[in-house]
Amino acid sequence: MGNKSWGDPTVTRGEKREAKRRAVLEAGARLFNDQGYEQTSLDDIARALNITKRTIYYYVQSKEEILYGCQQLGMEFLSGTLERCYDQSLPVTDRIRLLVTGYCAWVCTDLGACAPLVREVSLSGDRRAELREGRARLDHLLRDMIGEGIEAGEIRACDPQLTSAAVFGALNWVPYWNRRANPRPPVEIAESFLALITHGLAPNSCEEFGPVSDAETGGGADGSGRT
Amino acid sequence: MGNKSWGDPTVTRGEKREAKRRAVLEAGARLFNDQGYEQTSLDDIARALNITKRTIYYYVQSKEEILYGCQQLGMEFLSGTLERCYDQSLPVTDRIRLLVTGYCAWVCTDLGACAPLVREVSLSGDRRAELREGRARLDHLLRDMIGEGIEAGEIRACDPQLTSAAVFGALNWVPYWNRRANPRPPVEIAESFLALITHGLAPNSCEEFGPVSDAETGGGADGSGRT
DNA sequence: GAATTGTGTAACTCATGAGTGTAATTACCA
DNA sequence: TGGTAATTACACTCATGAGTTACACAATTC
Repeated sequence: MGNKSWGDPTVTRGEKREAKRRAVLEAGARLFNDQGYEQTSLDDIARALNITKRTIYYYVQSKEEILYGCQQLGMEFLSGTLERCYDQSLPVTDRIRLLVTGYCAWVCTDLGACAPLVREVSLSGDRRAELREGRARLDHLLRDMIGEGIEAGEIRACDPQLTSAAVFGALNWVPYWNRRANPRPPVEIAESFLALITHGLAPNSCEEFGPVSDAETGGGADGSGRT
Repeated sequence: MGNKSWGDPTVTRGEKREAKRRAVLEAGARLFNDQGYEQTSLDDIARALNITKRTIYYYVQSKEEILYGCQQLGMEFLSGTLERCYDQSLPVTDRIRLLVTGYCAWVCTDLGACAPLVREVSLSGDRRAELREGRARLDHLLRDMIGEGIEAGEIRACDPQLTSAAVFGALNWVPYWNRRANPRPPVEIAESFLALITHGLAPNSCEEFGPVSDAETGGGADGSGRT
């Protein structure tokens, strides 16, 4: 814990305590993400912080509370960034953009990556339910935006549930491949995903996949010179 | 294990043994997916099969071997279904379609869902590397197809790596939400994802997100009353 | 029907890791 | 300087679950 502000007398006890608790959560998150929750012992976390296991119990009551704290803190932070998504005065397209960008940035965070990386089954009872609820809220936010966009004619008719699942799937999977030495910057990822979401793979704005008209029907309309 | 063919004398010992070993793997996969790998004890698996833990050790050498066997068997099966994706005579668009559909169906399988659902960190050493390699091969298959499509002008210029990551992310996330009482059929999911991949969210083929400011298109093409 | 082999069980060992009790020590604040 | 909060050392309990030892039963084979 190399935080210089701990010697600062202008910082109250409670604040310091909170900061240290948070340090525990963050160290936990990092290790959980890297090694898995069950594979991480409290001694591991203690070692990472240069303290003893016993001290950890000064800040949390159980290992599960560390994980729960991560999820909670993460969700809190996320809610903050996504507030503008609820602003009905913005066009859905912009709100979707905000959601994807914000969520992507979040999920590239230690605390945020916990959500997709640690299975909720590691949490028990009420906490699992609470977490699930938070995620469902998010999912419905996107679904609703998509539905709204469809009604407004701004979005192609599609199944909002499955579409939302696709988007969140792509985003939730990011920490599985982007936690490494030289990670792709979150904005880059978000932009790329957004391009896919908005344009699809179509080479220009007037065809779905390019010159190939219909794969299944085998219609002779396929004038592509492809092999 | 209620398999009637086990009393059949025309089935050799080795075959019976193989069938039972597979039953162990599949029961393991199901439980791993539902409860998590670390949360599943060998006694759980034994109970699910109405045998004892010791019997399991007649078919596998360790718990890890069960997980590894699942991944291996799954990968094997997947390779089979995806063979046509390597057929260079097919247009890339069709090959991508095959990949998405096949992978989606696979990931909705008990054995297949293990891949995204159980963190590879639960496997150790060589096995983890082997698994990782298999996944990388798949990833590169899609990346290459996308790159090929771009060169051929059938696909919009984009970052193949990030695009592939988005697609596999969406697919890998399916078992996280579709393992429940009434799951969405895999083909339905695949079709929906493919629509998103090919069209994006554009309401018609000529605009990226539809008329943001003005509703000049007024196109009645989308008459869905979906909410 | 005796020997062999495959299949199964009950009871055990043993390591690991979460969480605790306690007393001693150090940092902080009035 | 005394009191309180924070931290450590360390020894301990305890549950869990992986893997094993020793033994019983079935079918097959000679």
